[in-house]
Amino acid sequence: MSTDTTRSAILTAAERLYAERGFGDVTLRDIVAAAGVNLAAVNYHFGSKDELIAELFVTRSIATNRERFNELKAAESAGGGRAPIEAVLRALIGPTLRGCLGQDSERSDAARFMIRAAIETIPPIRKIKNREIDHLRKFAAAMRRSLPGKPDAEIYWGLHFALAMAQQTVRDSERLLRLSEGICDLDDVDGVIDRVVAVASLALKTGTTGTGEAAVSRRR
Amino acid sequence: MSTDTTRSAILTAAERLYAERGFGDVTLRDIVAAAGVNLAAVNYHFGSKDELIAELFVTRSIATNRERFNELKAAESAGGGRAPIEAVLRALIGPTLRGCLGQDSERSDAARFMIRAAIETIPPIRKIKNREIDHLRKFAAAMRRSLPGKPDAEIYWGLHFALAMAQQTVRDSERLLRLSEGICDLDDVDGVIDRVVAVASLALKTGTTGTGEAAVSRRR
DNA sequence: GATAGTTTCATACAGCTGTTTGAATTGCAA
DNA sequence: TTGCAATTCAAACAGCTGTATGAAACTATC
Repeated sequence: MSTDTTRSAILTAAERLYAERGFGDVTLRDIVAAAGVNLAAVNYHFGSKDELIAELFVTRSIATNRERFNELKAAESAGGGRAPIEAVLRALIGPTLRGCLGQDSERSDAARFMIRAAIETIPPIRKIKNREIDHLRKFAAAMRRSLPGKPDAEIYWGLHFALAMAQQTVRDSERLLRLSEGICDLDDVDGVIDRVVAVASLALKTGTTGTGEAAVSRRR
Repeated sequence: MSTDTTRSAILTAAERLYAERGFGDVTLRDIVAAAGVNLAAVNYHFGSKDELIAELFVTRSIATNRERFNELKAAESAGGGRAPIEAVLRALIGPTLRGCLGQDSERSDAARFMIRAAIETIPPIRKIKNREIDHLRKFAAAMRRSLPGKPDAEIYWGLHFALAMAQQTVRDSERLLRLSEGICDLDDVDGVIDRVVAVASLALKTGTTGTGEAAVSRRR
């Protein structure tokens, strides 16, 4: 059916271009040129540019969340309902990092698109973003199971920092590469994931409530 | 002198609008309306929109770097040329976090503008960004002095993660607030700085070379 | 107070944006 | 084949964008 090839050609091209150049720099004419279809096809199949972006975002959002969630449940059921904190964090950041830093170009486009969407907040996406909060809450709950007794604030900060390190690694990998003159190996995806998980879990296991050396050094 | 008030009115309004809504959503007409000046004034005083953005970015970039550098040198000279790693990290992330999370609206606009500029890479800014690498290299050198014997890769990863946590905290403070339902206190700027410094320095002091529990748990 | 230089202003311009239109083409059932 | 719906297409649309223009208003010097 030719409908579907046009539709999916638009989706694929749009995702790739948005991933590469961001939302601001890509026009509908760029997309249809890359997809090899007529300009009017976008409005015919999606209604508007915003609805195209929204469909892209919703689809990928659901896929990423499912991937994360499957990893989490696998880890938890392997441990009898409670996974080590490292496994929970790995389920949270693994899918995105594997997608962005890995070699598979389709996965890479998808992951980079999501990173863009997470940063450059544009109207069609802003509305959908609320769901992500609920999704992250499930991970906070899993982390609470991994670290019983840990104050909630610590859990949230740990989750926040883990996502921060993973996202920044994807977004600004070029700066890290140039700064380190290639010493930091970003092609070793599992190594990068290990690093982020290690730092985040270390922070979560240790108390970081501002009574540590950092706060002390601040107070002279 | 009326020249300067128009010029600076444009700069102030532009910085605020860019900080609030990002580069994609703000037009010259928005800026001149907010500044209360004529449309043609932008091209008269700055030559073009891109040059306005570039001036904004260069000015703030120099100011931020100087602020960071002064803090670093103060800490190092207090310790006889070698500062504790916590102080180095604090000098790196303190200025931005204080600017963004603090109450001073002018500083806040400046800091948020810089965060936007760091993310939404647009042509006029991309060219200037190379200087930042050199600036960060100075901090890497200071970190090396703080932690003699630490492998360079660890230094760069630590620097990268510290910036990641600070920037994400600014960029997505709303998500963290909603996720934690207000439990995480972002108004306590020094507390936030302490947290980031604590996690980053903890990671740097401990070995995170992928031989830790995270990597082990991955390998089952 | 006339003059020269600077700054402001309303207005126009060309280019690009997302969207619409109506005709042409295609695919498929009767 | 005929008829009908779905899809594609070239062309045009109105709106907004950054920029340019030339006249008007201002400022300061003589």
